[in-house]
Amino acid sequence: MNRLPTNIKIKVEENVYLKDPESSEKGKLIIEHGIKLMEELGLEAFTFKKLAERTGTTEATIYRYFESKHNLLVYLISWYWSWLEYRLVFATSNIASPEERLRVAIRILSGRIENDMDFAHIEEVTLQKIVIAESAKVYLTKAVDEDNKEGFFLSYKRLNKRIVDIILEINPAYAYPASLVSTVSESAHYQVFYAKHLPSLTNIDLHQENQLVDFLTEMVLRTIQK
Amino acid sequence: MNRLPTNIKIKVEENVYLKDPESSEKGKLIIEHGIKLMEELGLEAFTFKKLAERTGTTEATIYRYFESKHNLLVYLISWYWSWLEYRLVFATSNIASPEERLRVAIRILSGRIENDMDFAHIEEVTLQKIVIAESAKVYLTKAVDEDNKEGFFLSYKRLNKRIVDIILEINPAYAYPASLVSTVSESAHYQVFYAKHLPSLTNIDLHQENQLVDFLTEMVLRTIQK
DNA sequence: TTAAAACGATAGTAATACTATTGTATTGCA
DNA sequence: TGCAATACAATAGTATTACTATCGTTTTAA
Repeated sequence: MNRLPTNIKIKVEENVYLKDPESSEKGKLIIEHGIKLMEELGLEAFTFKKLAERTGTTEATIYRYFESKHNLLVYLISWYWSWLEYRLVFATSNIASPEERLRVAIRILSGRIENDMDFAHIEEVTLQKIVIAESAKVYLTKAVDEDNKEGFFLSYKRLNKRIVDIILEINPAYAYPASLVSTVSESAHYQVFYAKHLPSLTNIDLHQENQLVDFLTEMVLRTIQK
Repeated sequence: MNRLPTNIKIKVEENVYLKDPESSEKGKLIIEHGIKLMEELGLEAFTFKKLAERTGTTEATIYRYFESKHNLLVYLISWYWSWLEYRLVFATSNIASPEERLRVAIRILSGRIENDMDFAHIEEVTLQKIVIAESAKVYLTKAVDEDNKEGFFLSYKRLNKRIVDIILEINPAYAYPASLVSTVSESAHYQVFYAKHLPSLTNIDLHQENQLVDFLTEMVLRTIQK
């Protein structure tokens, strides 16, 4: 991965945090190690206490940034979606053909880190693993509706909408673009999870580079064809 | 729903429970109220203590049936998949056309309770809500691999395989049948969840009866077409 | 330089997810 | 009918979690 100027900042909804972790060194440490530790332990075993130890700080400090471990997860997942959106805009900006843009979008959704940039304290590859294993837990909660009102899912919705618009360019009559896009992005996650842990539920072999992208691309293009 | 003879018993993998809840009245009570309470509270707020109160028993007793709340969830989800498999076999037994059988399968996966039977102490409609909101949590765990070795996901795999076989009857050359089927069954859940809680991520309106089935059926048939 | 903000250190709480023990009730079966 | 096995209720206890609260010290920014 190439480094890109740190003057680009991925924004996350303000309601998600109490204090912007990007605004201080401690905050960045919390994000950096938060990602690593959450990936190691899984959301359930991950605690602020353990993260405090790891970052050489205390629970109290972390609670000054995030109201709860759930909100830290929301932050990380939102960051990821915003990052994908950024990359999508970047990667499709000069492409005229909507079909080609759709192909790029699916590659990005599938977690292919194409080319570009990364951000100093965020290990995108590790973050991707968190997204695969934990992102569903962000909304599969009794608090979804409140969280939604707070705008916790805006970045996911924005990304979804962008891809929906590409589909509608190709076939304005297609009735289920949003459902198709959300199906693809969710599928992109658990197909990888299945490939690792429950391989009989998938035909994807992670050692063969393009299968996931091919599967999803074919599915989408055939589905939306007139 | 019509009642069907109670002499049909949906079997769940033995490793999932310590003592078969179907083998006693207390056990059946635990399942019955377990479903209701878990749906009410959500998995996170659901505890064996609360369930014990509800069933007029104690935590200790519930722990004699299930090692953990996670395993109770696994039990319920497994029961559901077995139930779907049973209904699938039943509903497709006399249909010659594989395409027609596939259509039936997708309807069943989409949670359409078609016709038939129910089981005395199990409220299938409530169980379905649990499946929609909680089933992903069954495998999105650091313990997946162990749980998988114990056979916790066999019923899901069996159901998946049956539908994969139908697809291969229609198009033996299609490369990703298992991925497609798992995509459909997962999608069937969260499209419903989205429709209720995050409607901008879907085009499904739950008030319009056939949309989900139509969306999924069209996607599958187009994807596997030669 | 000085006040505000951030942080560290520590304490505390209610709840959770269990394990363990013991005495009583219920049941199967000889 | 009687007795042993099993099931269950009642109770106690533990380590951990997910916080909240307080207070003194350090860091930072005007």
